[in-house]
Amino acid sequence: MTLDARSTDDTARDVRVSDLDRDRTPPKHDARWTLGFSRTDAAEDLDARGRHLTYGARETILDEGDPARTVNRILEGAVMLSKLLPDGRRQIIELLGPGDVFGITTTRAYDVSVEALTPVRLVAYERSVVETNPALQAMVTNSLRAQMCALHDHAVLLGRKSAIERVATFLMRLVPNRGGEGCAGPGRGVARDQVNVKVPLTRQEIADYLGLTLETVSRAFSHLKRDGLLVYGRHDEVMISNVCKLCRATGSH
Amino acid sequence: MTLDARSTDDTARDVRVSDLDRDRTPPKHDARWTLGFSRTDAAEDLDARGRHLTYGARETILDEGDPARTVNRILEGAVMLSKLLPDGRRQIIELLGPGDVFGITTTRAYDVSVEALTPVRLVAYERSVVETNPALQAMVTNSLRAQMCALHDHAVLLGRKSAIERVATFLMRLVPNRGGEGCAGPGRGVARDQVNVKVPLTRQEIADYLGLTLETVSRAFSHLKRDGLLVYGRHDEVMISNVCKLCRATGSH
DNA sequence: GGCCGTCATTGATCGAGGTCAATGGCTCCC
DNA sequence: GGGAGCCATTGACCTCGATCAATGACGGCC
Repeated sequence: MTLDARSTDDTARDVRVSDLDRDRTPPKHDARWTLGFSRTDAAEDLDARGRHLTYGARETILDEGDPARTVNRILEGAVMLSKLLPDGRRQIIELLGPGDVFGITTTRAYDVSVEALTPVRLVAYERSVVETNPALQAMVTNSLRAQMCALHDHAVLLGRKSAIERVATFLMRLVPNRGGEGCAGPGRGVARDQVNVKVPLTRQEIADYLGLTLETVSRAFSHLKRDGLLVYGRHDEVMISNVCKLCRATGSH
Repeated sequence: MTLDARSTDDTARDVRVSDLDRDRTPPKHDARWTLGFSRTDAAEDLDARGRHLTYGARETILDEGDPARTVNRILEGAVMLSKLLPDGRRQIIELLGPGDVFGITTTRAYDVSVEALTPVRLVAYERSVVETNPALQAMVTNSLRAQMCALHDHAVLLGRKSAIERVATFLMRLVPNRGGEGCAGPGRGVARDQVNVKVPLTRQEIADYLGLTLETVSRAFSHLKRDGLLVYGRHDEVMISNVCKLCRATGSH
């Protein structure tokens, strides 16, 4: 699942660890998006127990410190979780897509802020509803599991990777079905191992996600371009001209 | 709950976010440690469903990449989760204490290695047992929730904090009941706001946890000592001479 | 079309933290 | 007691990424 949520299709299941590609429960939650498939009764039931909400891109969904009244599940779109230090330094903690759950804490207040990266549709469940519904709990736990693994990877990135490795890792996350365990490689008979990805974050946001400054991110992009791994036109769209080579630049493989 | 697991007592419950202080289910899982309290039937039942194991300090409990057969709950002691990059760079992801659960993944292999920091007692449940037992699942979810919040905080540390702030934050985590939300301050009538903490990690381990080098950690310790926030004798024991001041040096408050 | 605001790129310089290396202190063991 | 093996500390130097600053590219709007 890439950030722009283009995969409302149900194909391309695989075992990659890529953090945004983890809608174990495929995001078919609304008749408009089911493409003729019917949802299970369970899914219908779950949808009915929460409020459906929509947000525009860059809209704040919830704020760090607010009372944690609801648990939210993304149906469509992408959001970012972030935290601020008192002096204004920001860290973007995680990027979430369809199927992911956010708004979980141990305290009674949200521990992160959540902002829409793209237009977002979600279901908001009251905390009490989640606490009494086993199916919802299972869903929450699954998403938590996946987010946990993603955070483990991200800790390695933040603690131990160079600027270029960070940016390469970030870009690889935007490529569906590549870079994870069991990555199939370019595929048979593919002449050029290239792919276009949409980058739905500004340089500043990427920087805050990767623990860098926007200038360093920009320089890393330029560097990768100079080395022939990247080509790009519009600055929110990148063509990765050699996915395998980019993958090797992540430091993870 | 501090790392050395000294708090088998059941007092000192509070609302701090401190990551190692989260044994919501107090670690009274063995007659020797219950100090006369009787466990609930549920706890007895859960204990019976897993294998009890013990490990010595620095012993490897499980390895990144191994098939994820069991889910483990710490009864006593402290462990560290870590990941390695292929070239040997290591990131210590998280420190866990009594009540915490580890060995959860989305894939069929463990995504982190786990090593004992102190002598450890734990219960290992087969994955299938956890999947079919609601009480165990609830426990797992609770621990996941807490670990998630801890990882969010740690991402801020790794992405945005200076070396001194990182070390100060690390040290504050070792102080029970301080530094979290609702921190009571030094307490009434306390003459000197000081406390002794045991540091169960080597400088190299602290460095790998904080995304620094061991030299930088050492220099940060010296710096804090020079500034009068720290006094220490044996290098695995530190006296924090002004907890509030150290807390302010974390950058978080 | 021309102006303005936002975001990205690029260059010059600086500094925090990494790297390399020497020294010190503690513990264990013979 | 003395030596070996860790681990920690400290110093000298260097490098990567941050900071400061100028310029460029794009899009929206009058």
